[in-house]
Amino acid sequence: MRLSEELSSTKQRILDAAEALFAQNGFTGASLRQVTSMAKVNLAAVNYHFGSKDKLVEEVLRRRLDVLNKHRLDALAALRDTASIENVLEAFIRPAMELLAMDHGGMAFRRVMARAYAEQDNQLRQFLSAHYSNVLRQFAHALAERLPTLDKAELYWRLDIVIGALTYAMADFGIIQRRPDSSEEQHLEQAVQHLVHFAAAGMRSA
Amino acid sequence: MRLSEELSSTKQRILDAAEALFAQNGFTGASLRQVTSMAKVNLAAVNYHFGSKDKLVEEVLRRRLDVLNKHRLDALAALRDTASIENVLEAFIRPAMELLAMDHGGMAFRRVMARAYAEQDNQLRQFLSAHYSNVLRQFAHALAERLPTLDKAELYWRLDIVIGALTYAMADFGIIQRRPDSSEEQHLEQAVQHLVHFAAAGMRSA
DNA sequence: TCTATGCTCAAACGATCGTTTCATACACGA
DNA sequence: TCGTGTATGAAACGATCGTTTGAGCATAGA
Repeated sequence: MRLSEELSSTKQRILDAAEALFAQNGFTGASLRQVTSMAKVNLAAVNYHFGSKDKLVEEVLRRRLDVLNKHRLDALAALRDTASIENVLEAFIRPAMELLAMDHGGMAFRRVMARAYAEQDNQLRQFLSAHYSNVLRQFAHALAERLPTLDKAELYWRLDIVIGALTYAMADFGIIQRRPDSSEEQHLEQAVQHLVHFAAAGMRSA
Repeated sequence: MRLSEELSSTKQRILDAAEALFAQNGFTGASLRQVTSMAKVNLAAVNYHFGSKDKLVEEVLRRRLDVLNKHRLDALAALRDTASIENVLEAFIRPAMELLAMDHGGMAFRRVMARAYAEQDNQLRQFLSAHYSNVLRQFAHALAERLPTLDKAELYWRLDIVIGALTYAMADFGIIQRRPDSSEEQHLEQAVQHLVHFAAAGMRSA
């Protein structure tokens, strides 16, 4: 790769198009011909730059998840010792929802995440797990510090439930439709607040 | 169809095989040749009995969802007026988890549900919505009766969060792995109790 | 200027897809 | 027993899939 074009527009355009089409049609449903057509690049460019379709899927995921995990850990690190459970949960939830609101691609990434979770494929699951376990452990620790009487196994059960609700919300599965008189940003902000509030109540529950 | 064979073993075998393969490889990932091969029927049998692959997908979903929705409404109808929020939530959650434990196909249906949610396809979403909205409305009503001070919009937000956590749990996405020393039934029972407990706390939250 | 390298291109590869066709076998009412 | 409609069979349809090939172009370093 030429240094002067490290952010090769071909690779970027492929990733953007792949993200949009994977979101719309799924990983198997979206063909490389659709992707390269939308990206206005040659069909062979995918295999040249990424090696295979599977590798392209991983790159689409990695590009967003790396940003998301960094924002989460930054938000967690910025908290004081006196921070509440709500603060910790918000550090976990808000970056995820804001990622979606960042740009048009972020919104498409919603469904890509959902697709990824639905994939039974072990290779993909392992890839996701590898990019996730570290973050999970740190948040579990932060929550455990603030819930000293809560059993560890019980804490992980509850954290799992929170992740479930967040994943569902990120994937835009919900029954709640955004009201036409409110913006997408306002809708996401509402979702964050409801999720944090609900999750904190469940976490604290005796 | 011959009356004496209303439960045609061919149709049943196709549905069972399709459920297993859709769970494993997704709707687009599983081919009709795989399905008919596993079902030990001719390739043309799918289009003959179901019309198309899309119709087969709908039938796979409908077969389980009809049972699930009936169990949910029966459980809700069996509750007394004095039933608690936990009772209502359990009437919603337990049938879903028990459906999974019923037989081997139920476990496969977990992932099929997850796939269905991940599908952006509008036709499929509308099909799911049509088979779901009625049940949702009744449970929302039962919860509203027991939370008279809670705003209606707020209630739907929270119910949506509960559905998210349940969907995630049903799809077996969770980070919590069943311990080798406990049975699958025990694991599901634990999941039900944690979900009900957590959801009730979130629902009641001020 | 020459050469090596990074990149793009059109074209084709074999494989597999969902669907259709048509012949055949079977069961049942007339 | 005959004729009719249901069901299954093998085979092929055109389309599309992910991937590979090899030629051609542009650019950077020698």
